[in-house]
Amino acid sequence: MGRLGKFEIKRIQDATGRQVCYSKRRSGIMKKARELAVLCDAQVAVVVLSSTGKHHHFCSDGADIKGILNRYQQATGTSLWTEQYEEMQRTLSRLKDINRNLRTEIRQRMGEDLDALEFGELRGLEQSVDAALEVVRQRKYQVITRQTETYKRKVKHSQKVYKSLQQELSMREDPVFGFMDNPAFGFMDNPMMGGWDGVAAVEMGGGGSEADMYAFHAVSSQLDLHGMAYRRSDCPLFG
Amino acid sequence: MGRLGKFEIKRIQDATGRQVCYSKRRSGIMKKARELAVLCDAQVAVVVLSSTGKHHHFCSDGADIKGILNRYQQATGTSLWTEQYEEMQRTLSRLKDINRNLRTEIRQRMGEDLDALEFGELRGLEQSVDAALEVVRQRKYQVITRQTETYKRKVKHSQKVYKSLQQELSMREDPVFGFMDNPAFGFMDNPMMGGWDGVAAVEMGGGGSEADMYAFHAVSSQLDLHGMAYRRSDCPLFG
DNA sequence: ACCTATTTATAATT
DNA sequence: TAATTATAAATAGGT
Repeated sequence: MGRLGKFEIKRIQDATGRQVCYSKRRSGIMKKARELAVLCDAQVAVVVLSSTGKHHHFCSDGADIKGILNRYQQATGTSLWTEQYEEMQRTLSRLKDINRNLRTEIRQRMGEDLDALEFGELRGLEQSVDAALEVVRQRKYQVITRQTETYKRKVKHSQKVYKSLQQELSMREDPVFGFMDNPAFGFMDNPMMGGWDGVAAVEMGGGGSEADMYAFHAVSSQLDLHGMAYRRSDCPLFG
Repeated sequence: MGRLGKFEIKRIQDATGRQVCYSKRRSGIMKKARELAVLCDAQVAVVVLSSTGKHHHFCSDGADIKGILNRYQQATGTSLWTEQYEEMQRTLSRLKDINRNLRTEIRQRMGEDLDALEFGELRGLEQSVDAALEVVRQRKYQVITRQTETYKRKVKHSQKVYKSLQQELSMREDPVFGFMDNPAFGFMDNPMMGGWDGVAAVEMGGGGSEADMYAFHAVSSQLDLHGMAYRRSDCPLFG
């Protein structure tokens, strides 16, 4: 079809000519696709990617490409994307299994759901929990000991600083200066203004009283997460 | 294009005519697709589904439909199937997070990785583990007590059966029958042949000696799973 | 983008 | 389903 005799179907060398041909034939095939769809009541999807990076597509009537491709792979048994999808599905359910088992283990370590355990398992669990308790206790004592020592050291250091300041002050009580009531140093005697107790407060974490040290605080992120993860509404897939 | 004047592009009513038209135009569009691909060095994919359930497709050169569609959605930003995929990806990583946290909690409940805990958390953990230990111990004692009682009851019952059999035997020692050495009853005196000790053996789980009761058995499926799940080779995705 | 000579595609018919 | 044929449609090359 053209001016001179029939021409071969082979890659057009001239870039411009190729581009022009692409335009014409692309619109041609899209028209044919539409006609086929309408005349024969068929579903047609055409996707074209030019070598220059342009892309065009046609898709019959109201349906979208995705729908047509879904039907296509269903009809042919071909899997366009099902493979990866199913692989992920498997991974997901494996993860959920492991998750459930981890939760069961935690519950058992918390003393729940023990009915399912044999005597031997129960005995192993007891030993394991017992050993863990010992380790946790030791660690706690270690931490509290170190904390106390740090505290003592800081108090001692504060005292030293105070003494040296007091000494300097007494040297300045020389009648030449006579600053007996200098407010710049007086604050050290007032706990509410950041004296010794201020040092202790910093050590305790900024705002806590000493009594806080023995209050029960849920082990934040980690231990709490177990409870959180249990709420189905958070994650409807974890069954 | 046809015998009589131009004709409308509208659904062909006659089923046979529609079918014929489908055949002709389908081969026509496939030919056009191939020509477009070759002449213009383009990637072309055509998918056709007939109303009668037949399906055909064309795909340029060596590439497969999947590849072309992948490139297409990459070029357009359209997501053909990416949405579900990414949703799953998100779910997957959420699961992995939760998984990791569950493992951390278990490790802490086992007395590992305690360095990350504050004093307050440590204290909470200690109390929790302590309480759990108490529950597990009670459960263990409950189980062993019940087991022992069952054992005693069975022994007692066995003894009763034995006595009554012995009594019956002595009645049959009547000279009329004279079965003094009847092997059918003699086995009751031989522990190795399933006498009293047989009852105990069944109670202990089939083949165990009483000493087994106090041996350490790893808490099988549950407690072991944690260790298993730790092997990366089992599940490369769980990081 | 438009024009036109020619080739192709295909509707109707057999 | 497969040829045949008359005609509409598509389009290569030129402007």
